[in-house]
Amino acid sequence: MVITRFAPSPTGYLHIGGLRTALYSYLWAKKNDGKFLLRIEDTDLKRNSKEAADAIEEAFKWVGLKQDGDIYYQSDRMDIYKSYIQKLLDEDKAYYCYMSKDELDELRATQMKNKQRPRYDRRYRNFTGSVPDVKPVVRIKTPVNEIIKFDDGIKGMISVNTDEVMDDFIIARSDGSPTYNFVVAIDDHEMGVTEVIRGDDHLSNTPKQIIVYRALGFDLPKFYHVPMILNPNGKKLSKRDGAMDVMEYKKEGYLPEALLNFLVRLGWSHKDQEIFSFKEMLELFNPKDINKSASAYNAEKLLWLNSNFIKNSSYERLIKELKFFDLNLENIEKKEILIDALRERAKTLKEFAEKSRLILNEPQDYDQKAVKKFLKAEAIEIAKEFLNYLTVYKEDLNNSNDYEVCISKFLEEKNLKLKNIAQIIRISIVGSAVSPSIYDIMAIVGQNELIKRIKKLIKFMEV
RNA sequence: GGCCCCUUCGUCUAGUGGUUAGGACACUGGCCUCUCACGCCGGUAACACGAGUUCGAAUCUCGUAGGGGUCACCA
Repeated sequence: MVITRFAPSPTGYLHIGGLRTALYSYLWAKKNDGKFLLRIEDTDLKRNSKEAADAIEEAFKWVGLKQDGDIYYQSDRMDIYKSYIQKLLDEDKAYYCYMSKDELDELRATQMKNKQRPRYDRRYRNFTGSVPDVKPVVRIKTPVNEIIKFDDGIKGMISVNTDEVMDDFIIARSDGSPTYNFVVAIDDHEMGVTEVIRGDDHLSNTPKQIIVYRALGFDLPKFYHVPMILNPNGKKLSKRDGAMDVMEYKKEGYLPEALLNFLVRLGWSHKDQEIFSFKEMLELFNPKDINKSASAYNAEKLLWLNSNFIKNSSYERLIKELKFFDLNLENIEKKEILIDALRERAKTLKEFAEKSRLILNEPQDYDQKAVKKFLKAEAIEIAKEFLNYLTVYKEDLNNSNDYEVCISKFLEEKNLKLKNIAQIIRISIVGSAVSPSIYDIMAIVGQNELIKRIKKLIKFMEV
């Protein structure tokens, strides 16, 4: 069985890079009828791990991801780590090191001064006694001058020499708490993780973890190190680059499926396909198709994807999502016309809501440029004539087509062209020269409201 | 600095020895048109560089350059 995991450290929110690796892990597990686990890595900064977990769960819920089983907290698992540390100690695969932090710093400083790579000199590796009044750390005995090789599912064969990349690294601090590279290996094994999909910033940690696996006789999982996401300038993504928190995308009016589609395609592809439903991702995703190189975040493409998903969303879905933006369309009589008109025009739900309000609410003022350009001297007469025409109009005025008929009859009677009146009507309804089709917006506001707004515009023009 | 990784249009990518190097976003010309969008048709634009191997290289090898990651009693 394929078991994957997402193992964030508790930072308070789920960022988009994390969501991408979580998504990859989730897809791969689910595609193989396996399990996707969630583990909070709080061995050291245990302070707000609960909050962080809540934030992750909230984001997961929004995008439709869910871990199998309970969330694991490393802070709850200290006994497990301690027993393994003891085991290594008993088997002479690890040892107590009494070197103090100060001594270590000093050693490092002189090594750096001599242009040497800073590393622990293994002075306690074979020491069997004890030093009074010193709380020792526990270090693992890493093999001397050995090549560690592993086949990364994305990067290919990686091999490093133990002497060049590590020393006898610390697996337990002087207060007894275990360190990251140790617990990761223990947890992944204990949790039965078979495929580790994570950011490639962990690539250089992998040999250390392999040392732990080997010392304990564990089987190695398959590793996939996915390249990171860069900002639009090709630099490391940072808070300054805008939305990092997944939930910000909700606030900005993105549909979760658009975000997921965007993220899954960042570094991964399936031929020329751009749009993926969740089901298709599940069918087509394979971590072996992930690119080796980092990819830059492209906000325009996300927007394009979002508008695409909005365009293809049902009335019900849109009505539901729009409530988050304080727009309740449920009792709007012509909501279908409104949605159809705006679906193709709004790139985000936020924009959708704003544009809706522009139509639904009577304009408080009129766009100056539009007024200057389209409301010429004769506009007031045309508006008045149309107002009269509308007031005594006998036919039904229900849908967009009815208004189109009405307008064309009016134009014919007065010997006018559409462009003579279109912008006047538009400005009267939304207050600017930009909106969906006038027939649609007339139908949406309805005859009475239309009359009211035209009157208001006439009044405005008269002063 | 040591070690490791990476390099196809501006961006996301397809491509696995023989292609006019394909698609998408963005940009742009046009059509549609009551404005703005949508949509449709078209255009600009890339194999980092240099050596090899080969009849033939974006694809294989080696260098160079550039970018990134990592070197903690952080994760």
